[in-house]
Amino acid sequence: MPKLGMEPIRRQALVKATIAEIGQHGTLDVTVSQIARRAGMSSALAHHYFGGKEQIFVAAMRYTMGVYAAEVRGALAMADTPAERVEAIIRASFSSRNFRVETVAAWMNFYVLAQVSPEAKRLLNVYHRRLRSNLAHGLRPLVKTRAEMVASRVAALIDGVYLRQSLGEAAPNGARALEQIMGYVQLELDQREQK
Amino acid sequence: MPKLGMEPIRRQALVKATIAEIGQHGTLDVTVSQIARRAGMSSALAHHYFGGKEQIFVAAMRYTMGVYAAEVRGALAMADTPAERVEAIIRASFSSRNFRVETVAAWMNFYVLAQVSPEAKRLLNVYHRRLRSNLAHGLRPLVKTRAEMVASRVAALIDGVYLRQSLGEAAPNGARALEQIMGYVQLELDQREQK
DNA sequence: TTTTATTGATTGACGCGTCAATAAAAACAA
DNA sequence: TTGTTTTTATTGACGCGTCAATCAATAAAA
Repeated sequence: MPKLGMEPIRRQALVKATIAEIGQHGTLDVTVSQIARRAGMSSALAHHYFGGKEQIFVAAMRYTMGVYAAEVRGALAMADTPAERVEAIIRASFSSRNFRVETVAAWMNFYVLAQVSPEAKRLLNVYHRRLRSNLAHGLRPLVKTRAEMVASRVAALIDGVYLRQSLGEAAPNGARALEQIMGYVQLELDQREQK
Repeated sequence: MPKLGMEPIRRQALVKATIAEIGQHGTLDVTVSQIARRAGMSSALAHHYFGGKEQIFVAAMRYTMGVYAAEVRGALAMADTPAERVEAIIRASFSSRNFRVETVAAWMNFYVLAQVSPEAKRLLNVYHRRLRSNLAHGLRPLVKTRAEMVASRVAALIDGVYLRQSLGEAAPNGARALEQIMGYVQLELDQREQK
């Protein structure tokens, strides 16, 4: 009983199932069958729509990054001051939408995927460039020439906090993580005022 | 022609080959055969000495962390002031011995391994605790109550820089990485002086 | 009848772990 | 000293399971 226009629904189901499965296993060691089963279809259909496993992974990555990017844009839209803008960007990384166990696990594994898939590496580099550029743009009026360097540090801090979270002793605490990083940013701002 | 006392030699050869192989592939997706071949023996022998693949990985992890720990102790031994002590710890993470492509790749994959192997997770937690404790100890005389928090940030920064390096656009530059992180520490110290 | 949706079955490859077999050193026995 | 047994080192072959990818077949829309 083929209902038409299934493709986009199936694709999204597969992508979401992929993230859930990676999150559950903590690894890219998940089979196409597992993903397909979770998405409610046969593995053959998954191959039909995506071609191969790696492409499913890349699609999941693209999706995850898309969600994040949308959230950044949204938060950025209602930020007026540069300081608010910087906070908005960081906040997006630790929103309850993004900073959850599955997403954290997925994110870490995307770094592994990038070691193998050129497209994944490209995507990750795009993310990094955008993140740094966004941060630096917001920071420039605040810390002038140090903007690039501060942006770099903030980006590294975010990744570090994510990585730490992947060890998952405790449940993700976005508020605390946000504080941790904003504390550093504040330090940079105070420094400027005292000059 | 069985020469006796081969066990330790074989074990070390396998461990080193494992790190090299992970470094080359960028992934834990390496076969026991590949590792054994690189170490100059049959895969059966690798199984004989280690029991299984996971145990080989864990041994490689233990080795890597051991090298790092030794380097920290060494640098710590000839540090007199607290500030020197803090720098010594951070410096060890970016020494030419540790901050190389293979080691960075291995390190990142240990986080993935920790998602699957309880022993790997335990080891990684030991590393984290020790790192934070060492840093906090050196920082306490310098920043008093903020020591724990600063130590946390430094630890996250180190991980973040490693992760970034795993994308490996450029060759690892330990000096620059060290600067990047010491810059933050210096900021914390300046802050205190101005109070 | 062509296109889209869907799957069960199959293939082909690959990899972990085991085992039996070979051989040399060491320990022991007479 | 010489013969015997035990321990250590080592590997080729292989079984068993797994998994990605393909294919042929079914069926409903267009």
